[in-house]
Amino acid sequence: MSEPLAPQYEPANIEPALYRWWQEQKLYQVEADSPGAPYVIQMPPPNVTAVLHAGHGLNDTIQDVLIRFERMRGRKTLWVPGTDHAGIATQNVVEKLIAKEGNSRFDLGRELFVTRVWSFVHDTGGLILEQLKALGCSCDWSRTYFTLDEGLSRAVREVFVRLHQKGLIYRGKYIINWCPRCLTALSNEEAEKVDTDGRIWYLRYPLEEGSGHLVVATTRPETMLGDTGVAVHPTDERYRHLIGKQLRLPLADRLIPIVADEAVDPAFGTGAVKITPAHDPLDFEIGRRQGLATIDIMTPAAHLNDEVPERFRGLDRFVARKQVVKEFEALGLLEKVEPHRNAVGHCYRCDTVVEPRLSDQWFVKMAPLAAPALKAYRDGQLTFIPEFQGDNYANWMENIRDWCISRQLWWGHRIPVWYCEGTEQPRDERRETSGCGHVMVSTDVPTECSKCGGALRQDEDVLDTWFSSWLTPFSSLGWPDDTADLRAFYPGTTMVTAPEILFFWVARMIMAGLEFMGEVPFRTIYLHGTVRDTQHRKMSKSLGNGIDPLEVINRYGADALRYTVVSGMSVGTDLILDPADLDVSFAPGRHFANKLWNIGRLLLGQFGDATRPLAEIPETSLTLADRWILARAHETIRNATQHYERFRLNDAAGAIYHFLWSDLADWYLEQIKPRLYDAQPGGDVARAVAAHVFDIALRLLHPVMPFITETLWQRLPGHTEQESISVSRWPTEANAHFDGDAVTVFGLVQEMIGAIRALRAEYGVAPGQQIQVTIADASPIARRAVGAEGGTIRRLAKLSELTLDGPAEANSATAVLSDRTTIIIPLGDLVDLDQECARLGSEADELDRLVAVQEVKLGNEQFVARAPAAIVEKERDKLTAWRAQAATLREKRTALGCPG
RNA sequence: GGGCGAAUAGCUCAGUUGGUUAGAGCGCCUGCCUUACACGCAGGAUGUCGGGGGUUCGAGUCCCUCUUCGCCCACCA
Repeated sequence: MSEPLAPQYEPANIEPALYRWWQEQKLYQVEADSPGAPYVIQMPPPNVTAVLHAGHGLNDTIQDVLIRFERMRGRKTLWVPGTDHAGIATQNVVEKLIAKEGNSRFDLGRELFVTRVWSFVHDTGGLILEQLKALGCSCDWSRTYFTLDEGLSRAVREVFVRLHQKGLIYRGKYIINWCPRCLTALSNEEAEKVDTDGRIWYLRYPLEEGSGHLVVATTRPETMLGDTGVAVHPTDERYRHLIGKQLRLPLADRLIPIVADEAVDPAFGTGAVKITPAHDPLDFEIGRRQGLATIDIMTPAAHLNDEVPERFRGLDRFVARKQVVKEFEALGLLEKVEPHRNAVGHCYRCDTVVEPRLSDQWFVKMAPLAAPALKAYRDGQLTFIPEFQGDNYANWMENIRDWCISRQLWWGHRIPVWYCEGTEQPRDERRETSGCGHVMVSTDVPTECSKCGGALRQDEDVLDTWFSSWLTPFSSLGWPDDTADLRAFYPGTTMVTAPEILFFWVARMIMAGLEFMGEVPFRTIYLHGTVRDTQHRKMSKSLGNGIDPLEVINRYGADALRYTVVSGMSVGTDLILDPADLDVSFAPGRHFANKLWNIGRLLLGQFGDATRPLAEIPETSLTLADRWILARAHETIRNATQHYERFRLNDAAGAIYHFLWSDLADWYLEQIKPRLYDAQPGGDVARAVAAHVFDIALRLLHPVMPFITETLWQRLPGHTEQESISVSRWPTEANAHFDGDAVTVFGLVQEMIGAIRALRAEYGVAPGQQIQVTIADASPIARRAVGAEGGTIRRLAKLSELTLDGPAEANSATAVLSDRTTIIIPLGDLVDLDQECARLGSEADELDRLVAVQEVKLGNEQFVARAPAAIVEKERDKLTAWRAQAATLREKRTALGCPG
């Protein structure tokens, strides 16, 4: 037998030990040939250097709830965990570390630096996976992957080579987003646009002929040093005569042409656009079309280079901006400055303003991959929750642009491309070589040029982190090998993630899945909200408004955290928590866990080993309350299961909460106490029923609160510490009989007790004082309620006597129930006649108001004719009941001799 | 500039295809240390369902419009 429950719920004493036991039992490891239909979730792999934050708390709780639910339903359930090498992020962390030692990565050199990152990852990486265990996540840890593992790296190379062979990977010189701090290219998704209040400067460019000037508008004056032309719209009458003429570019003192291009919007600025092909994507296009020169004026760190006049060289781009403006002003060439709001790209890892930069990069041609991914969605192979996110997805797919996948970093998958260096040439860091020009793309490391036998130099760049993550649904299962795991667990089932990475990751996984596996990687995409503070700001390190889930777990337990998260968040909404007041933020979970513990203490203290299974209890020995709680259990099984299936986790949690707290604790346990404590007859029945419904409720709740439910469940009669609720069977509606009659009759018992309690409170009857109650005009149901549960009514309403059809007394308070049954409480001196008259009067008035509304409704011929018959009948019944109640209250007033 | 979402009690949110007197948790008020639980028990108060118009027998729910927040996308220099 297990140890008895501690008097206080102390999660720290039960959670870690239980998790260890789950792991020892290997409960969450699953094999390819395990029984059941597969249910697979790929965990969004956290960055290897990450520590658990509130967002993970939300994301991983949801996944664990779904996983545990489906596991209990008998499916072959797999939750694959892993970590992401997170190229830029991890490299940044280590660069900062070595900066403290006074070194840069260039001081160390590539090889040493990468070794350093690996040792950092070995020492501190993967911590977050341990933290997920504290949260209770039931992943299959035997399958934990790292995106730089040999297996996943092989998949990366395989994909690169295949896409290259297909012509979907190409290399080219284009304007890309460049982070001058990280010194690498970024994809469009990695350059976050931030609306910024800036300025727009109007600059005068003198005409060569000296006959005045042309005014251009720009938000980035410093780039004018790289201008190679000015463009106007071909039909713009203001400038038509200038097309083909030359301008003298100030400061740089160069001649640049005026060209005509359709891409220019005559309505914006002055209608004349300075063209800097090396530093703006649109200018690049125009420059290329118009055959303009390209002058790159910036270093990788975004300082001006030797292409600009000497006094500007080495200046930071923003310093140069001020300098350029100053000089234009001094020359009288600054026409005006206006405030201007526009979207400025920022590096998603270090927040530096992105610089559009012309450089050689590798790209994936996306349109051919997007087409099937879009079709799959249109064909209904993908379900988005919430639904509207599907439009977002489709919209992105339709407007997809090519993906820049090369990164000028050292930490990541090296691009599997080799260039021929020739036979005699020494290694050269520059791309230009004297080799035969052959480029080899290969999954394996080639030893020499396959054309000329020359030496090879591998491409210096690594791949975008997401180039490995988009493959995880199959690379984590052994692809490109044809493994049993792959056959058993691909495609997966559900993807749970935040909307922010819909395009980074989810959309690309779908494309990769279709391209390499021929099937979408999952069917349902559940996009949850964001954790925010009470001012609705995203939680972030820099704002200092984060919540540390581990602190919450230490203080209140993982179950309290999980319940709070699940109950507080519904489909498509954010989760608001107050970092300044964890007590209040996590109150729902804290209170509920405590309540559960105490229900457990009460019941487990009563259950002996002799408690019989419900199946052995003859149906005829069940009381009304027994039948009622079983019916409520039945309804809760149905509702909770449906809610879980529809991802309405908060509704599932709410239904179980209500059953446990309101139905079981507040009513059923109170009802059975005499049977338990006083060893009255029927105690064995009460124990059997209580054990049965508590067992059901614990199972229903287990996905949300795994630890406390396990602890209590193992101690229920018939269970042992060797069994785990987490692999027990999910309750079905057949586990509890629904009895509508019991629901109706016991409902009236509750109404009677409620009415008496309310009157007691209203008249200030002392809490301990027993009173007499008489019931008049009892309906047949009321008679059965009193017959079956008279004792319960007396006890819970604290009555000395409960009389059916008793005589009415003058000094009494009255309540009329929904079935017109009348509760009369003789209160003697306690009753203030005026008060009672007023109370009865206002209640009758309220009923009159309802009756009046109802009469209008039913008097409307249109309503009676057009509304469904069932609705009309329901409304008629209501009218009858309210009329009767009002009449009874008025009769009572007359009897009391009330005025009016 | 496009696309989308949201506005319901002091706070955070439910309210499934239009049809009970619009609900829950937290907070608030009153009374209770009733031997599972004061992280509790019992009772109670609180909403012109953002404004305006419309469709309908009937609108928190559907349509239009306005206002206010929020998100995503976008090469107007």
